[in-house]
Amino acid sequence: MAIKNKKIKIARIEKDMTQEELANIVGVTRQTIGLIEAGKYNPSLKLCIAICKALNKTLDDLFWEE
Amino acid sequence: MAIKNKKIKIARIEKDMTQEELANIVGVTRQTIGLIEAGKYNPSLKLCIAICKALNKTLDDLFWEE
DNA sequence: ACATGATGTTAAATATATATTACATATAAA
DNA sequence: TTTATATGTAATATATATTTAACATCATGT
Repeated sequence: MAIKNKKIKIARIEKDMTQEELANIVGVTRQTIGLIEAGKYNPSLKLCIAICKALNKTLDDLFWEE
Repeated sequence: MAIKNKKIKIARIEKDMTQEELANIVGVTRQTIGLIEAGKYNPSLKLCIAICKALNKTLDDLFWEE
């Protein structure tokens, strides 16, 4: 089972955003955000960057491990 | 026409690697690397991370555009 | 107890990343 | 000129990301 991405969830909650709100901003569905946070997805670079910009973070902030 | 990703090409050449060598290390084909460098691809996060590790760089180093 | 909002999760359909194969060009070496 | 290596590019096939729709749980509020 994949590793959860808590960083996105934390950054999202810091901004008082629901999964659905974030999804609307970046142009995907709620389920896609949910699955990314659950670590069950391998999102595209474009989507990663869109999430970063919506949350005022960088790729390293949200998607880099180690 | 999409923006070229010169950062990858530069980092690859710094390591004296051909597109094919990098492709073998990260487990994709030469064409995939070529198209990413040409800016005509939207690679997966997993592939981006593999490329970063092969070139001793981070996601922000290679894939973040202000 | 009932309603509502946020989230987890799953099945099937669609869009797109990636592989495969092939052919082209450019460059450097023999 | 020929040979070999590195790269650009395109067509079709396959794998997988993402959508859509549906139903579930878990809070919190009324």
